[in-house]
Amino acid sequence: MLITSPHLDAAFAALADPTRRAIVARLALGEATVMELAQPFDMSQPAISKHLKVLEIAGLISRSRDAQRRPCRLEPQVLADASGWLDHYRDVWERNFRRLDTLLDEMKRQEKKSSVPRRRAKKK
Amino acid sequence: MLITSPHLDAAFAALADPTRRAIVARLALGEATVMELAQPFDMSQPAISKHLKVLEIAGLISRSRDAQRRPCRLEPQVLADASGWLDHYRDVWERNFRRLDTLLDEMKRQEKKSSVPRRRAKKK
DNA sequence: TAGTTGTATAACTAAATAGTTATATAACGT
DNA sequence: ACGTTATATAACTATTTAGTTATACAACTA
Repeated sequence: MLITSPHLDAAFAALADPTRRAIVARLALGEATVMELAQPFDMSQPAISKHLKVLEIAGLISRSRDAQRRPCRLEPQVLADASGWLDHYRDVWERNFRRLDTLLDEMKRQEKKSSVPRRRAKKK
Repeated sequence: MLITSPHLDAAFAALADPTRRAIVARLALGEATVMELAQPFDMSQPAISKHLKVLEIAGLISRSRDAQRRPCRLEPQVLADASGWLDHYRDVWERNFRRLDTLLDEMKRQEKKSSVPRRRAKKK
């Protein structure tokens, strides 16, 4: 979890671009060729090829061969890794939040038990 | 889920840097000042301040004031949003995978029922 | 008030990124 | 073999990024 850094660098960087996230979203529905992936975008074909290379290097997609075509498929493992990293630290945060929260509760309860008598003592 | 793009651009870009992920990891344990966050890194203080600004703009952290200090705290919502995006498309992929998988199974079953008779017919 | 501590900003540089057009490669159909 | 289709690569440009040092600002302490 902690030392998967170089891997996650590429994954998060790849996902930071809206065009690439749209490609990932499209590929979640199934394989597609470069032409098919390029079609929705107002962008040159080489630009799409470059985005696909970024996704491939990040391990988010893989490509096979079908005649002249290079169908792309989503590789969900890296999505899972990125999600795992996020969830891990959300979880750590939540545990610490709860810990502090109960600590504050206990301090309040201590106050009720101890500060009232203290005031009484002062009054006396 | 689909149109939260500009938001996710900044979040994923912020998380693409290992220094910033380390800062997020540290803040999951609780608040910390800029000095405390900078200490583990072989990097100038202004560099850390810039990383913190990137994280703040992405909505991943927030900062308060304590005398000269600017304690940083993690804001887990954006982590949750990013994780949600990933999980959503993993889920879409998985559903489509299963759908294709059962489709293939059905096709195989059809083959058993229909192609064997066809072969018999040919032989005859 | 003067010095100190904690943090931010300015100005700069080197490297990386996202796009372009033009061209090359690869496999098909005729 | 020849033109066509699908994709990749090269060369270039503009923008962004991650770092630097020097400096400014803000709030404390003596």
